[in-house]
Amino acid sequence: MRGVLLLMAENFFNDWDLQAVVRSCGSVAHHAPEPAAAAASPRAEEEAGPAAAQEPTKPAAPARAAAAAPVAAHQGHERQVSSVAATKGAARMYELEYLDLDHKKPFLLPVTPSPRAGDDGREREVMISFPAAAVTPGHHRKAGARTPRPKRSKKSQLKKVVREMPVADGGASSSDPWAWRKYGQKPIKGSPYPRGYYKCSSMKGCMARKLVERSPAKPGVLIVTYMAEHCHPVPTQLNALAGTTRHKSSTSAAEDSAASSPKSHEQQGPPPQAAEKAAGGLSREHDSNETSASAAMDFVDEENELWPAGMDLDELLAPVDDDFDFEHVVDDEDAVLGRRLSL
DNA sequence: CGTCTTTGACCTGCGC
DNA sequence: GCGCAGGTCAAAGACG
Repeated sequence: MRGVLLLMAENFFNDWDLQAVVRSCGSVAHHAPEPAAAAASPRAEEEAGPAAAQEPTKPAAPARAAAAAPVAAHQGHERQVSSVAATKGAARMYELEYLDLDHKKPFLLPVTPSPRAGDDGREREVMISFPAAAVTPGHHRKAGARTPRPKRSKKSQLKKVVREMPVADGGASSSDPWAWRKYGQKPIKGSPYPRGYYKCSSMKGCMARKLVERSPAKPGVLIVTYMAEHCHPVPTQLNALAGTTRHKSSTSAAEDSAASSPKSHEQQGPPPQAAEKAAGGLSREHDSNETSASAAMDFVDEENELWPAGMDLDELLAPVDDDFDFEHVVDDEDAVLGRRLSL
């Protein structure tokens, strides 16, 4: 992760013919915030396939890589993998999908499947790409208001990362370091299971979103679609989010408990609602399965493990600083990272 | 108090 | 142009 970020720093000012996207466990793909990103080729999301790369597990890494992903572009239209990430085995955690802006075709950089990636081998990710316009932060449409929504690029042009993972993973791949807030749920035609809509709640203004739904064909598999990119570093303190740990009473409590025991779901076939809940669990998963504090600590530990010795956070964030004000973040590093940031 | 989930209504894109 | 399906919003209520 951090290795990737480092790489980005190194190549940050290299040519942008290629748009690099970092993909990692439970994270979203990121596209360059530059206008050039808008040129991202319209490409329908691909069907999740067995050949798709498998899921990495370390949570923290993706975040930073994500933030810096765009910089991973390299010179020449050749594939290039971060040798930095390769160190410490971090390479397995990421996949870089470069978008050849000249040919308007993204291509994938396969990585060695992580041992932990989807123990059953079902967890994988497939597509990627984003229309800059569709993820422009700051735009808000008042619900119900007749105010025209900005012309967003066609849905078909929406680039996204589609991943399949076992329900046991809570649809967030327990490794998903981001905090998500559910903002909607809709029944999907043709599927007995509803689709949940989640937004990144780690920081206001972050347009990262994800859609979680259970595969109609494979009830034991959750289809998680990540859209847009995070505009901030990965949270390291999940418990910093107030109200994130909930223990519902009544019916939903049962569902939650069930969600906490995904395996039972997977094997017994949980009701759509429960499945959906499990899918959106994410950070809550951490809280419910272990104490928030311990979960957070785990994250920090992993971060430390991956963070290059002697590497300064400011240095790492510098590359993306142009596009995002990390002032809040770097003020107190770990103490601040992961907290809900207000712009 | 801040954040989350739920849920109904509204809006947009797309196919016919 | 119309209708359907999907995506988003925000109010209400719950939780820590």
